Amino acid sequence: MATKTTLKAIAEYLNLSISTVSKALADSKEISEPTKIVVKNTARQLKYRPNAMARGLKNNHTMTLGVVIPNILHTFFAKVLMGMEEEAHKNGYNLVTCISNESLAKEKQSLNMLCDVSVDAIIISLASETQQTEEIEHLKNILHYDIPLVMFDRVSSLVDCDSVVINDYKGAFDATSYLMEIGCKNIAFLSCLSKTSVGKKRLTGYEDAIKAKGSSTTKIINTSLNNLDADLNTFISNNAIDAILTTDESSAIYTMNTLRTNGLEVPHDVSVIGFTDGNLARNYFPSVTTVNQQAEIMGSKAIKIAIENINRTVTKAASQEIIETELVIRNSTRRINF
Amino acid sequence: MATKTTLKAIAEYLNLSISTVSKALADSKEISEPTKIVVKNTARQLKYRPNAMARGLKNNHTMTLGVVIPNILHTFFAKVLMGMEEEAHKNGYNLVTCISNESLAKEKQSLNMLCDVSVDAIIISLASETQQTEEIEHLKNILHYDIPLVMFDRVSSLVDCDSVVINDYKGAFDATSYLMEIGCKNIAFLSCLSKTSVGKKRLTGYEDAIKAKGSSTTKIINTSLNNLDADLNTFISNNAIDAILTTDESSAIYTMNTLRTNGLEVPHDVSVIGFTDGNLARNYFPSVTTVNQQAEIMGSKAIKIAIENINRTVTKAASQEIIETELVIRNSTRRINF
DNA sequence: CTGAAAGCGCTAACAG
DNA sequence: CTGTTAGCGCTTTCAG
Repeated sequence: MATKTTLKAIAEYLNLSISTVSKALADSKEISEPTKIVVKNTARQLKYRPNAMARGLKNNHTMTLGVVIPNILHTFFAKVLMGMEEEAHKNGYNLVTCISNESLAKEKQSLNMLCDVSVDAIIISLASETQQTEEIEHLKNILHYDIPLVMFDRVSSLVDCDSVVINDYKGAFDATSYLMEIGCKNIAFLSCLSKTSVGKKRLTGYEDAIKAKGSSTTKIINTSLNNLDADLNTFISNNAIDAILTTDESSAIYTMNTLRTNGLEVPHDVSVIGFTDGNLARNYFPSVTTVNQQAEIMGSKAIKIAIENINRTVTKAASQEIIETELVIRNSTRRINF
Repeated sequence: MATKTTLKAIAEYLNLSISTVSKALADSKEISEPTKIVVKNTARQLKYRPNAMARGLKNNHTMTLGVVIPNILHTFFAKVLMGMEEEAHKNGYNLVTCISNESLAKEKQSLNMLCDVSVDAIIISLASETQQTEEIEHLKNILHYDIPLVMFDRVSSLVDCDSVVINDYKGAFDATSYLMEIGCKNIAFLSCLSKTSVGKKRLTGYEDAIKAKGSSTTKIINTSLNNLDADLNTFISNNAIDAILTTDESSAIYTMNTLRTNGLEVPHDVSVIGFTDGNLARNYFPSVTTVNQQAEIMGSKAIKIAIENINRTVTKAASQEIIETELVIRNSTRRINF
């Protein structure tokens, strides 16, 4: 078995001091060109790679970023993660990723461990439990230790840090407006995210769009993926609708399924719109009209902001970046002829 | 802003030596019960959390595991990751996750960085490019440095390390046998994974099942997600089939879509089976019969094996763990009456 | 231009 | 039972 080569090893090999080697590798102007060259060459030969831990211990930065996401099975978060990974690596940072699984306890635990490993910044999207309980001590804590924090998508106004979100309000507003525009008169709003910041904003967007036209009263179904089928069934038997706006990809699919089992054809009898523009939406039958959440962009923005904060010397007020959504129209909606 | 409390801080606070504090916190028997108590208490008060980097530098283990997966958008890998996360945390380990994006270069780079941060072990599923080119120097390299390596799902027999896979052969064999059993006579095999170890094993399983019954010749469609529609279209126009076995979830969905646009109804005209048991399969219409890959189990097994290897003092020969699959029957297959 | 030395936070001999 | 010391691999004054 080979042992990892250290600065010391290459110093001994070259009969130089370890600090000379260190400086040579860092391209310090204190070192002569010739020795730089020979040092760099043997470093390459010996496959030297600096020990990130030692360096981190010394420099107080580890070049790793901590991210915690609520759920990896959601296409949205998976895509965000891809955007983050790319942006981080582009800047020489590594990511250590935790999944909170929508649990407050798990979120706290993740934050703790990220502090333990001395990440340079933390990027987080809140667990739904956290957003429900509004318990945010653990978040303030990490701010307190002066670790840059940026929240994305599921954010809390109670925590004073940078954040990046999509324009959930406008996304829902536009989607609802579109449904009205194509002739829908009875538009319901179905949410599995009612306890979540984004769920609330989308609801308001929906409500305001309805009110703006003054054409109809709102119909709101708050449920969860597990109860969706039952809740929607009873809703349908009591309400005549011609469109449903749902708050995420899975909900849209589930909704379309229970509509179908109720003999309601999409989009002939009712139009459906979802959020998140993933494979599921794109390849379902019929393909589903969605408001695109720009996941990768959001991921890379969040990382950029985190890195800016790391490198910032003067403090600045927290700000929020808002990304506009885009309605991608597919076959789960249709224009109704009058 | 608060500063993180160190051993030194609590030592000074208590007028003790820093090593006494260290030992007290570690419950060393060298330390008296009373001082242990007082040390632990003030540690809690001061919110002491050991610096993982310093500890790692000293102890040569970081309690972090590196994992690299080819693609996070695949339900399968996302689920594996969940299983890994849980098992790792249960054992006090953290995960740093890289996405190779099916690229050999990215895979190499990820491995390098994982070495840099001194992960205690690496768990990897190979990029398809790696499996195609069979370039494995980078993997041997990490073995060479005596870092435990375990491969899962997409493995290479050229690398001498532990691995965990599902029984791809039997999964495909059983799925094919099932199709024959319900009366299908012309079963095609459609693969977007032809260059991949698992794709090859599934193909063999399919072929052997067909041969075992001696009933029909094999029909193989090697394609990619991007060309699937076109390739399947031309295939259909030249071949009469009543069933298709596909190698992953997305392929199954795409296949069902192009069948539908060709006027072929699933499962009435042709039965379809996929791999991976995710939301897409479960909630598509019709819901799709799949061979379940036991993703979470695979993830937790891989982590367990990695940890065992970390703690092993005597070397042992590499071994392979094989997890059996399970055919979950849904509505994309139907029994044909004679 | 090169080297010696200190120190990041922690652990572990080794003394006392 | 408690403290002193050395050292993990690296960076960075400060001397030579």
